[in-house]
Amino acid sequence: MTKTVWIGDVQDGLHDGQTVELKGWIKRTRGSNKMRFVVLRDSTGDIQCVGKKDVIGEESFEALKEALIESSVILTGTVNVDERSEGGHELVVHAVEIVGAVDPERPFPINKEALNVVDEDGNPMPGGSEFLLEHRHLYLRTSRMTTMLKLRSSAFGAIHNYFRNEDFIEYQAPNFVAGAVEGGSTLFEVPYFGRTAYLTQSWQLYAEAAMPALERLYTIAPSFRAEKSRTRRHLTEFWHAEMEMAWASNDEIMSHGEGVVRHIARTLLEERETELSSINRDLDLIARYADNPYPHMRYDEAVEILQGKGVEVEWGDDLDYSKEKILTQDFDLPHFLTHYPKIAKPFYHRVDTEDEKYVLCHDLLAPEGYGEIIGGGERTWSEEEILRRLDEEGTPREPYQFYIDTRAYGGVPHGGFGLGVDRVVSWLSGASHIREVIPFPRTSNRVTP
RNA sequence: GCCGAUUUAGCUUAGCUGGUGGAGCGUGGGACUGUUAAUCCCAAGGUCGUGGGUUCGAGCCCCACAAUCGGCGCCA
Repeated sequence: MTKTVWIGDVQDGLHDGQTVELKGWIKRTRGSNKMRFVVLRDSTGDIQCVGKKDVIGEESFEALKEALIESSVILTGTVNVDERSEGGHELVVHAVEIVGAVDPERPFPINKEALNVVDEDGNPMPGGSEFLLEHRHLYLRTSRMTTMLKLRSSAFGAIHNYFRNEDFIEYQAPNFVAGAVEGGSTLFEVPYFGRTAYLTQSWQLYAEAAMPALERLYTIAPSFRAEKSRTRRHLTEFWHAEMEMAWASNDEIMSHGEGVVRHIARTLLEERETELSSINRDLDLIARYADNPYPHMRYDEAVEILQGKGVEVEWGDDLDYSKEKILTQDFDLPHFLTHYPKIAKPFYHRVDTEDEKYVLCHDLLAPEGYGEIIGGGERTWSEEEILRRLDEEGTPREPYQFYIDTRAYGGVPHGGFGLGVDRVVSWLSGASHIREVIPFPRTSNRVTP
């Protein structure tokens, strides 16, 4: 049963002239009354297989003719180099075995018409129609989605590699929590044996509890936010790569943020050049993101630039996406934005001792209109200061008692960041919507399939 | 929470000033010896999102509702 021959290897010329057994799914078929062309697909690629009636016999020929798109088959034959076939290789079929036949009464519902989805302006929105979102479980096997899932896998691998190479320990926090990290209105409530629990919005607070134990820690885990955001950058369940580091300044934390993002870009170039090209992503662009240092800009500078462009923004305003977009439209690299006003950020951000109007934080803004991909900074680390900031905000102390305790017993300067993995993959792949890069996207209007 | 749009066959859609809803893909049947999302011929497949209204007559006009999509706020 084990599969030993992969279509990608056949197309790479590893089996020229050999007789091989190809297992896969039918992507397309066409032909005449004497020969059948079957484009066979597996997880590694596509190949044209040709079944000639006088070679395979009447019965197999009929079987091939009746095999509909997405039937699973095993085709045995000889690998020929043939320019007439896409990819340069072709299988001349000797034997046909239909494994899972598709019923003509209910053929594979996704056809070429269904895949050509455009938005109001006529731009392609792959997978964006209601039909394809309802048939997500079948859409996954189309070539674009397969490519996106491979890019995603490489990105996840790159994050693990980066942090492990930097001696970070992988650490898991609970997903059921009692308190909020961000604003309370974006929490998902979960009934919890007569009480109310929430789905976590971030690993951060629980990571800070482990900071004195592990000193350098990271995770990749889902975070949940009940935001009714209808944008191409938001999911209610997204994958969050977070790190926390003892004895670290805002600058040191940023250098790891830059490091991990550049490592993801580098890894995609090394592992997924073919896939990036197949979706027409400019490889030079990814190389630029991998090879160049990311500029830094203080909040005040950003506000000045925006005001210079005639944007209505006052000091103290948080920079929303519309402003980010204007700010980043001239950027050809991700930029760090630092030193936001204290009034724009929650209690756990550490105040800048050089000027108490600011907090020591950073956002990393991706170019090409993709927006914020990292948010992080130094944490308020003394017990006295965290209590003061909680009170200033009017945030109750009680749910955060464990968090306050971490400061009471040997608080040290520390910080960390959260990176939106789906957003990074979306940006680096050039996706038109974040749901393109996650298999079953969860948005405010959809939890199915 | 706010703003905009869409809903016609399994899918993608056309449908003019209100007068018996067309097509392509897919499916079924047929033709074809090298096709490239093959081509050619034929067939089946529609209570036009739901409910109400106007009208002699509604896919089209009006109202309500629903579902979905796009954008904003918020954020990763």
